[in-house]
Amino acid sequence: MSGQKIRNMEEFAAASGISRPTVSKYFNDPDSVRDSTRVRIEAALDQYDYRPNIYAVNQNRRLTKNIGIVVPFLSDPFFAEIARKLETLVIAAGFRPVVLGSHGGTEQENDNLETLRSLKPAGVLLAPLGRASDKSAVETFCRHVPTVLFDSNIEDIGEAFIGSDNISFVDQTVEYLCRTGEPPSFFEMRTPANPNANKRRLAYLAAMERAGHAPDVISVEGEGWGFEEIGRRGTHDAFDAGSLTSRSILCSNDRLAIGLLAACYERGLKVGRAKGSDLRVASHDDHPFSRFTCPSLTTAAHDYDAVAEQAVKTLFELIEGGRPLSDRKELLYPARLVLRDSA
Amino acid sequence: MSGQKIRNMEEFAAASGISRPTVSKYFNDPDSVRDSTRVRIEAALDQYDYRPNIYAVNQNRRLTKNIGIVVPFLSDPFFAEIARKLETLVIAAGFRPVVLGSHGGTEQENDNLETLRSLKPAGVLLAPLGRASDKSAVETFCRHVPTVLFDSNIEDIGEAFIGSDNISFVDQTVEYLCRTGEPPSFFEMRTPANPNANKRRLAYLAAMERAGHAPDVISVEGEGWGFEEIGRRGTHDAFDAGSLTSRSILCSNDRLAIGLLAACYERGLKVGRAKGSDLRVASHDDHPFSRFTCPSLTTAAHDYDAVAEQAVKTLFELIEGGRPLSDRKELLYPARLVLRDSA
DNA sequence: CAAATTTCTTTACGCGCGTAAATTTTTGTC
DNA sequence: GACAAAAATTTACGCGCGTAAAGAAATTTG
Repeated sequence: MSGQKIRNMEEFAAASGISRPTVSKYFNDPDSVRDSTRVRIEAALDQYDYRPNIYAVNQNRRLTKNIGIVVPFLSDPFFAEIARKLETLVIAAGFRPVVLGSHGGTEQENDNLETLRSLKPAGVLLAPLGRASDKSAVETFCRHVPTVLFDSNIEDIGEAFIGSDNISFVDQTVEYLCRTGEPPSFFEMRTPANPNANKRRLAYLAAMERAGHAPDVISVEGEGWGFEEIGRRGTHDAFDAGSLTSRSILCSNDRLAIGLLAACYERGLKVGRAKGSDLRVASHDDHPFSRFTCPSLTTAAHDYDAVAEQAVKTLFELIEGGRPLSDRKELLYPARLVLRDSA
Repeated sequence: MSGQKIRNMEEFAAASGISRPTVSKYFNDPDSVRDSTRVRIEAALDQYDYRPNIYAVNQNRRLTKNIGIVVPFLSDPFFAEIARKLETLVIAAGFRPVVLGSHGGTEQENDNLETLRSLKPAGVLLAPLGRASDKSAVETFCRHVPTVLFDSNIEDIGEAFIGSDNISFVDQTVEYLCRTGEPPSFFEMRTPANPNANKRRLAYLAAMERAGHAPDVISVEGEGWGFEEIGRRGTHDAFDAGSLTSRSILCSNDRLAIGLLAACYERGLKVGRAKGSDLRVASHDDHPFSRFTCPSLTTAAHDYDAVAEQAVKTLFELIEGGRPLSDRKELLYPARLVLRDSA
């Protein structure tokens, strides 16, 4: 970390006693040069603290080592967490993650895709907004950049989809609730932002039918990504309208459940599986905060790690293969039931 | 959006009938060319959908239009939110935000700073980790890049600090709690990650002395950024040890309070300002989730907008001024008390 | 130890754009 | 309509690096 300042690869090459093209080769793949050469370069490296200019490196390359990671909402700890996992995996693979959040807005999602295109990424991991996505914009993007979708699927767009198996989520929660008490009503947004919500409702209906119970879907109004408030407001409205009579409620996702729990608390209702409770509440996602709700939330957890690892792995296969996968892959991981106090 | 593909500015200039240097000038500042010229360029622009190559644009420039935004923990909705606000303001100013989260790790924070340096940003908005920050690394960085610190101060580092006035936070909550009931005990982490926590404890001690009450600080163990769990665990431990006897608790921050509320719930304690409650709980930050705790959390809110706006404004003054501000500015914004149900 | 192979060096060009200098064209003023 | 000022054009070079080609040097093989 000492010595005079190195301004470019030319000077660094001179300082290390290696030719510039060889140094360039080293930076593109350290293993591509002879051991003795690598040692000399690395010795010079921590003597002079030089790093290739990132812009010069990329401008004359068709593809960079950038990997885009786009999530619909970075303020949602759920997505922040999975973005972090992806980031870590991408770095480990020697690439450079660029994390972008769409803030729940179609325009921002499109902006993010445009930004990424100008970054010439080698590939992109995209969790689309879902219903609010500009399908044609996303499709156009995917035609130009190898893209793996995750979390939320858009049919036939992207080279692959890696996500969680909503049926597995709902089957487990419904089975558990039915086995241990009253069959659940299903609590959801009428116009969910995300296609997973629809799959979960259908899975609920199917599971209830299989079990021989009458389904009961409570759909609450609300737009946008403020799920907690939508759940809270919707719960009050449903109680007021008399449409929420069940003593067993399965929420479409944890954030709605957090709002529902808040509303129940406000109404003085006791939630839990313990005797003397007014109702049981379960949900899906295992949101980072669901451990800290009152009561703690029984939910079905994503296999975060598997989804992240598989998404990254699939993307790199795509990139290295050069060509798109022959057929669009869709990989779904099952849920893991997490029993806590709410049900 | 039609027409043949444009490969570079040369071709685009030809297509629009303007010379390349003038087009270049346009992209650097649309107002720097004659109106009639701008119109022609913009006409061509949406006919051919051309964007200058971002790498070529930046490599031969001492400074880019990039603005780095670094927060200690992107999975914390609090930071995600403020990052979003900053992002929006930076875009509005015609710059290009690059948001990076440090995931609570010193190494990651240093990595982020290194990444930013290679991006040659015009300036950086940095919320440092605090105690865990590598001060000398941050200082070195700040010597090379115009940097405005926010949220968490490090003495004499960066060209300015914009934050919230911890004294105002604590004074308001303490005053409120004293006025409406028992004087509060103060609940905090023994080794907080963030310097604000120390300031809040001192402010609590001062406020209690002024009011003529005996202070009572409950410091719980725990390292890292899992504040909710630290708060929950610490609450149980404190109750078990008999060190938590107060009926009025002021938490250092909302995330600790969320954990404390969870623990109280688990112990069957009723929290709130209503008659019949076992204890009151208030806190600081107005975390996005504090609206949805059970009961909803009385807290002191940051003036998010003012902090974000001032931080961005200060940074741009710095950038445009060319030279560092004569004296390091420290600007603090007062809190706003948010009364909810917990106290 | 000579031949075959791998690795490195030298040389040279190009990427897409910023930018400076000199020149020409356009615009505004009287 | 002549003239000055403003703006656009032409020309030319450079940024820092990737990369190809050809030859020299080092390494491995038999």
